[in-house]
Amino acid sequence: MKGEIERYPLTGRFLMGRLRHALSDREKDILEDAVSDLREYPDGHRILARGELCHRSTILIEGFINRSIFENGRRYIVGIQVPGDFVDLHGFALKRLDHDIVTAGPARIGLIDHARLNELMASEPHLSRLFWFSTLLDAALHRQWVLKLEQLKANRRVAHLMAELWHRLAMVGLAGPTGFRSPLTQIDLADMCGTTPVHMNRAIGELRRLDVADFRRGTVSFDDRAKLERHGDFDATYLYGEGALHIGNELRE
Amino acid sequence: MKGEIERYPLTGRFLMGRLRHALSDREKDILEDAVSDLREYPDGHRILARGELCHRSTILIEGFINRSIFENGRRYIVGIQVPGDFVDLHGFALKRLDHDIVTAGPARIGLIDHARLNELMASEPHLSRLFWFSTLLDAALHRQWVLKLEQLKANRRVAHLMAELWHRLAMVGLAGPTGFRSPLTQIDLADMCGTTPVHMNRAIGELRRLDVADFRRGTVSFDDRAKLERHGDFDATYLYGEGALHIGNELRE
DNA sequence: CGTTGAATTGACACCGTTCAACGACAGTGG
DNA sequence: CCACTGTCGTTGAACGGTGTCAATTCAACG
Repeated sequence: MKGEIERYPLTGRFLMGRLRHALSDREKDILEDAVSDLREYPDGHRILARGELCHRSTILIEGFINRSIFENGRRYIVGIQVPGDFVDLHGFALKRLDHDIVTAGPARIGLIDHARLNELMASEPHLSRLFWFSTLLDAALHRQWVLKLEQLKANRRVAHLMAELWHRLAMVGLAGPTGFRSPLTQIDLADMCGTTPVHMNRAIGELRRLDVADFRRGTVSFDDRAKLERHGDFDATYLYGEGALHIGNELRE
Repeated sequence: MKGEIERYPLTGRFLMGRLRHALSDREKDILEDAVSDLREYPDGHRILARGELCHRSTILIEGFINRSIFENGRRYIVGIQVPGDFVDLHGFALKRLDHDIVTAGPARIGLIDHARLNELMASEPHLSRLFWFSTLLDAALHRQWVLKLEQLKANRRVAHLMAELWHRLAMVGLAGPTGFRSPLTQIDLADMCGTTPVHMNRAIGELRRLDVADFRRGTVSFDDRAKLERHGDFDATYLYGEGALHIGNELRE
């Protein structure tokens, strides 16, 4: 799996832990070569604005990106992406997005022109099918967020979010056995969970007291992952993973 | 637009008000003919269960269907579909869904085998592209639900939901100028908005007192649509409609 | 006319928001 | 070097939204 990133430094994490094994080497090469441009951005950079015409799509190589919406002077985060995610593939078919695409912490991205995607749609039906699959994965994540917002109180929502992020990062080899690093602040978590930063702080404090999870200066950590998942009513099936998670050594330093 | 339903009684509402105009007559015929089976179900019938292998997809012809999840002895609704929606197209690429597909009120559906869809993927790239588009529409709706769950209190959430449903029904010619009919109960609304039935009742009562909207025995009605939309912070752009809404005479009887 | 599920109402406890204040820390410029 | 500044994290207290439990009314239907 290490070789995958060396061989495909830009797109090696695309669908990793999911259906990447269904890609042939030829298809992986095609995808890697489709990246026409590389960018690095600092925290908080808006890559694409809500409503803006969209003529290329972003693949996230390193860092985090969130889907956010400003309304009534407040920010709401409706999704978050991790390395390997084809972030705004939705924009390829929809032309315009209903939300902003913004970096959370420093990020490195690759860009693929829609003109090139159109060629691939015609010449690479199997690859196209997997593009579709990856957007359906996003939809499944959205649904789970809807469910957890309807179902859980704040402290369990964060627990679920932490569990989800751990699994998604583990699938692409970026989680440690007892946690992961991320540039997310409590404010970010609050905006994802639909609470205020003040209350998020208390919710996190509760998780600490209950020994469910800890969150300090950009590191989420826990002793007992099963306990975290139980607390957040987390069930990984909606991530459509392969089961074999790739746990790196993010927290082993 | 009336002719569309007469000519394509099963699939005539697919993408109506959205990108249906992008379909050629030939493509419309192909889609209509792809429906291999017709079914009618009473209220509460589970068409497809969470986790179940899925080898055909459902297009909703008449009635309502919701995407629901049972967990911890409670039901949560993570999405609702109206006539013309290709309900579980997600299952075509994902194989299994993470939620149940259940009728809300009596419904009439058409079934399309995945084998047939596979043929269409190969022979009809343009049509396939619109299938993809329609699933991205679902994703956009999910995101908006996430946003409103994060952003609004119960009474405004219902207002938003009512506004959304009105627009979606209007696009397929099933809304009246001052409201629409639906078999949804207050319990259903509660399960969609993440509140309890008791509180949903008070929320609806508040909308009544404020003259924002009324809800009685299966009919949602309002005097001033703009007021309803303002109350629910509703902005129709995420529905990716064409602007020209087809208002029927549902409430004119 | 009795049954059933939906709609409604009241009382009370709990979750979450708001406003306000303070501590910790990093980056900046004098 | 230290003072200044801004952002994040933390805490307290008052207030308002929501959940829970319980009881009652209402409409639809056999």
